[in-house]
Amino acid sequence: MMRSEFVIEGVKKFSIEQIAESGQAFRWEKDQNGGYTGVAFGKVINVIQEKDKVIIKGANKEDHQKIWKNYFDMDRDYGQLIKGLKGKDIHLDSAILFGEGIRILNQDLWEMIISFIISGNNNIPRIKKSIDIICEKYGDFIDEIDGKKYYSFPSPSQLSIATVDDLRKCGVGYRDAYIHKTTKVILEKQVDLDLIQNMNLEDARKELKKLTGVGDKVADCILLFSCKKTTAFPVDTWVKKILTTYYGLKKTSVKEVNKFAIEYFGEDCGIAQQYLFYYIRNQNL
DNA sequence: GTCCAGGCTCTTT
DNA sequence: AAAGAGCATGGA
Repeated sequence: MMRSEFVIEGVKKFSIEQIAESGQAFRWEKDQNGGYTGVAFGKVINVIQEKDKVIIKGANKEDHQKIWKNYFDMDRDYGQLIKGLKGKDIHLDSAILFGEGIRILNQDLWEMIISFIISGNNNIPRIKKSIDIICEKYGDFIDEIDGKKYYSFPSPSQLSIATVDDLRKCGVGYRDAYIHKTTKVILEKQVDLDLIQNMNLEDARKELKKLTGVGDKVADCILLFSCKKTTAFPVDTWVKKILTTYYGLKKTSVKEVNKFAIEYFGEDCGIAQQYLFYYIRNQNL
């Protein structure tokens, strides 16, 4: 099969493996060649890496300029960022050393909303499976590669066809009603996604929490992984464990934690959170 | 069988 | 404002 490819040379602080396995994106899969295949913004790409050379199969220069450059957060200097985070404590230093190829992706806002509604009180393999089913049932067929069919994440309009029972059959459990309501509210623009991108963190979080199934943690994930809000500091069960055992936090209320995070880790605390999350999740597994 | 997973909503203090 | 119960589902 003839597929175009785009090569980026001299890429620092970039590991497609760490990015794909870091729990911020749910549509990346390892292939036989050590590369990763992912779906985003209606396209399928395969990424393989030879040290600081990143090869994106299924993309051309125009795609890269329009989609993937921003998706992979290529305009942020992670070397500089890491310099600013290093030397604070042994835990973060270890986490950065372990996951220095992580990047915070800039994903589709709508897709992140539904994906992280599904993530609540759930585990990553099952989140992935549910999203796969949803895409296959309600998204567009994109391509077939090595015998596997790939589908886009459905638009609000496409997903609005699904009833609550239909959604239950996608394996999302009791979150079926959350997804159903949220889809309707977004489709009717009772919550306008175009406005959220430009809001400050507080306002954006408040707006997102109007959606059923979106609380503080889910809102922070959405804003960090799709809106460049690096001051968002999502606190899940893992991060809570880190904060109480390593950073001596007794109270883990959203307000307390966010205040601590910004004061201690700085304006890019959300990215620090991601290094810590990736690190602790790979310790005992 | 119990416990847990990138928590939230709803109810009760 | 804060704390607790209940929630689908599958894997350990």
